[in-house]
Amino acid sequence: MSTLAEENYLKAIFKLSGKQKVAVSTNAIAEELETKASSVSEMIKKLTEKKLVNYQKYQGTSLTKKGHEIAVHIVRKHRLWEVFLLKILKFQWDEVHDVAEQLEHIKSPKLVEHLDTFLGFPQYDPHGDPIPNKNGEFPKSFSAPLIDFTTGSKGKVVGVSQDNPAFLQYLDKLEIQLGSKIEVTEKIEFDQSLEVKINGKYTHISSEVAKNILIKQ
Amino acid sequence: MSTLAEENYLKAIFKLSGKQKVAVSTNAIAEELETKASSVSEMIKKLTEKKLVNYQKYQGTSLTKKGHEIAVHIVRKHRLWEVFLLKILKFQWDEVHDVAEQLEHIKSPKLVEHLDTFLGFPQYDPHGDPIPNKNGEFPKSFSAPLIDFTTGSKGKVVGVSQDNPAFLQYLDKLEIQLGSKIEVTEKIEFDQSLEVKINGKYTHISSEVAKNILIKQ
DNA sequence: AAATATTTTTAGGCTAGTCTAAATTTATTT
DNA sequence: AAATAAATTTAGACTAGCCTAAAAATATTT
Repeated sequence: MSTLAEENYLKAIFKLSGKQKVAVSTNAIAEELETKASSVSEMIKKLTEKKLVNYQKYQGTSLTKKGHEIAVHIVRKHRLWEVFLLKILKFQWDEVHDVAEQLEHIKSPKLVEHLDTFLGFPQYDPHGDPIPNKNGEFPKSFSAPLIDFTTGSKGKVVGVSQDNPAFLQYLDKLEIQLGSKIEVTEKIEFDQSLEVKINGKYTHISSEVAKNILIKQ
Repeated sequence: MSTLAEENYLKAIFKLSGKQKVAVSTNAIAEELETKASSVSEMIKKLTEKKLVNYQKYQGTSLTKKGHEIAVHIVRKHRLWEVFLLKILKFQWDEVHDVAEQLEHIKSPKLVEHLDTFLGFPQYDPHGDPIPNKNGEFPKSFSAPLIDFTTGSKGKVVGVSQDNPAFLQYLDKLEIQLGSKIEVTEKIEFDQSLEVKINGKYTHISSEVAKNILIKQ
């Protein structure tokens, strides 16, 4: 059985190691978890003993198969709870994350599966992030960041790739919601920003923001 | 902010001190929490410093107003989650408790209130235990004929709606008295009779008799 | 009321997880 | 290639909670 702290470490390593599963530096983990590098060093040692990570002193950390499974399972729980909070309990976007962060650590296989069933086996969470199924497999994703779309393309907002409250609140202000219809009307080259039409209204969006809005055509 | 361990202590003291709020012995708490008396002594000291309990060495422990509020709030969360698990997620009776035990510690005022709203402000949980509202007030209990209670409900015998001697003698034989704790374990549809547990003993009761026994939850 | 039993508390140790400060290793400059 | 900087690990200390064993207080017998 893994503890709460262990789970958070595994999740952090999972997030930081990306799709290519690169080894993650101690400092990077420390920053992600807002803790000190020395604490990370110690915890990594424990995780190594438990065969949840591969680790060579000074050479960074990566997840073992077992560690990866646990991490994916936590991601699954986190995202299912987000769907629940938003769709069923009518939470606001920016209120969801902290609560899901707690709920993801509840230990009950039955709970996750019943929740999944109740929600109708969603494939994406409200941010557009893919939800792994109970075997840990992610759905094939067809969405891409807004910044990758060319002038004239139209699509629908299916999620975001960041979930800090400030960002989400900003989107709210721009009246960008899940499902909003969006059309790229102009791309400004010199700063990569763009003009878009959202729900009939014209708005200017910086490249930084455009990178984090996921669109499905 | 109270920790998980603290919350469990407060809940145990709440449960053990009953309606009359009697002081609870260290050993009783230890037994309830399946821990050792020495651990209890130490924790009680911490709770005293936090003004969550009243405590005099060797004289037992009781909740302060603040401690009581926290305990009731945890009970509220526990019972609301039980309703959710049973009614919405279709859990079995025996699978519910352990999960609710975890969920009750999730910290988010919004979550509790939204859950309560979603569930339609239930006044009793599936065991028939009353659910305090957000101000910590328990519903005023009402009495109803035993026959109206559903499987799993628990209550106390508070009266009868017939007083012919034959009936009362029969109740005596069944060892049903005023104040007897009663739990409906099964309802037999075809003749409206029911199986109940009274003072730990299982008994069969006909619908005619069940109509005339008054129960308060 | 003295002796015995029970309950409760204290003392001292343990683990999980965190921290600061110092030591070590690796990376980058000069 | 030395010197310096940055990253990482180790050492030692701290808190929350738990434990066992012994001491102290209270309750119950005789």
